[in-house]
Amino acid sequence: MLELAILGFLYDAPLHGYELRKRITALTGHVKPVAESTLYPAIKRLEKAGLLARATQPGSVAAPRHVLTLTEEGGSELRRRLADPVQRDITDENRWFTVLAFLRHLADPAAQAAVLRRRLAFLEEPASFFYEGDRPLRAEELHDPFRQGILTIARATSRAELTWLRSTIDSLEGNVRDASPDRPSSAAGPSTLR
Amino acid sequence: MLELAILGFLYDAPLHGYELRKRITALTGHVKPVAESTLYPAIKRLEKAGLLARATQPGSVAAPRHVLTLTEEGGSELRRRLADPVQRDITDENRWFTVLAFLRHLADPAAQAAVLRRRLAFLEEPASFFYEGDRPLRAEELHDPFRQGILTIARATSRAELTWLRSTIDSLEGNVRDASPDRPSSAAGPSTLR
DNA sequence: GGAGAATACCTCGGGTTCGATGTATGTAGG
DNA sequence: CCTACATACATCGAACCCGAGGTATTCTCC
Repeated sequence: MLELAILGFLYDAPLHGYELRKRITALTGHVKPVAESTLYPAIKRLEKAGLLARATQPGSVAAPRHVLTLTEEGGSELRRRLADPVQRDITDENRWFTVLAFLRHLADPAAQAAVLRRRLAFLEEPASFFYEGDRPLRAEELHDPFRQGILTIARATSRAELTWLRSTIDSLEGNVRDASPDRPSSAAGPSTLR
Repeated sequence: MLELAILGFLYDAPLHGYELRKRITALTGHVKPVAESTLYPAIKRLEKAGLLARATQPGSVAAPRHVLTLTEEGGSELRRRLADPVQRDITDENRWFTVLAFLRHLADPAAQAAVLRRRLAFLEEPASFFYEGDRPLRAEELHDPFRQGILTIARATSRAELTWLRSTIDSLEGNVRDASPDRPSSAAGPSTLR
């Protein structure tokens, strides 16, 4: 997830580590802070793997900077990770948001839609947090107000995301855009399920 | 987070590892699966720390079981972690949900409310995912539909959670409880809003 | 009676992450 | 001039996590 963010930010422009850190902190820091001791080793890993290159510059403000640039392989690795994320990137909201933040870097709308479809499929399969045997429990059946809260919140999130996903997939695939709800039914149906 | 879940489930009843795993999988598994190779070492850690004890039983179905029981220290450690969670447990939704799932184990409503207040404070401070300089950007200002999605979804979640938090804190502190809507005020609905 | 699944536990190795700490340089404020 | 802070990078050890693999028992179905 961290590596994806690094590749994603560098895809736009070369940056040095410190600036990278500030951007990542803005992106996900309020939820899950990124420690320097995590970032710098990650940069080294990616460098060693040939995904990015560094050039030392005299620091404009203070200490010298290591400006990081994405290599060819770095760019294609980013696209690979975006086009074909591991399942955890789909299911874990933190990771999923990171994928979303850089998904525009995939050139092909169909490929973008395919990724959104995976998330859609995940959200559509019924899942609860609490069960009685095999039967998922609804919020009303719980006595515990805190567990009710979990379901309430999860449900609200899920609803909002499903709405957004469906309309975004629609406009990516059908190119129908707004104002012409011509296709009925399962809509989501045919076309590329991949 | 994993350790919290283990302590939380064992607080209710002694369980063996395999059953524990099934419960944790039901709780958080669809978002972030728990590997056995993570669970068993965690159990050992907790055992070594004296937080839980094991007793071997002949397996009722198959191989022998190690039934795990929370010790005295285990119980107080659980209460300590619930009453005074580290900041990451407050900000990271995955972790926060785990705290919520077991918060009822804190006997004192005021202590429960205090934990909810921390989450409330976190959600109330303005934070975005994207900035232009220091100014947080709103969904409408973004060109990228995927980043718009992030903000849209986060906003919906946040709204739902804020509503729930405020009404729950209210009923925990005001002790209005159910069935007696005597107090007017912020309402938000007595108990379960949904 | 043999295959396959479910129950039940465990280890190993590699990789990731975190908190603490260290080292410099330049800028702002008193 | 001194302190404090921001910039900029880095290392270390401990903890943590995960995939792959291993062991053994029982139940079900063919």
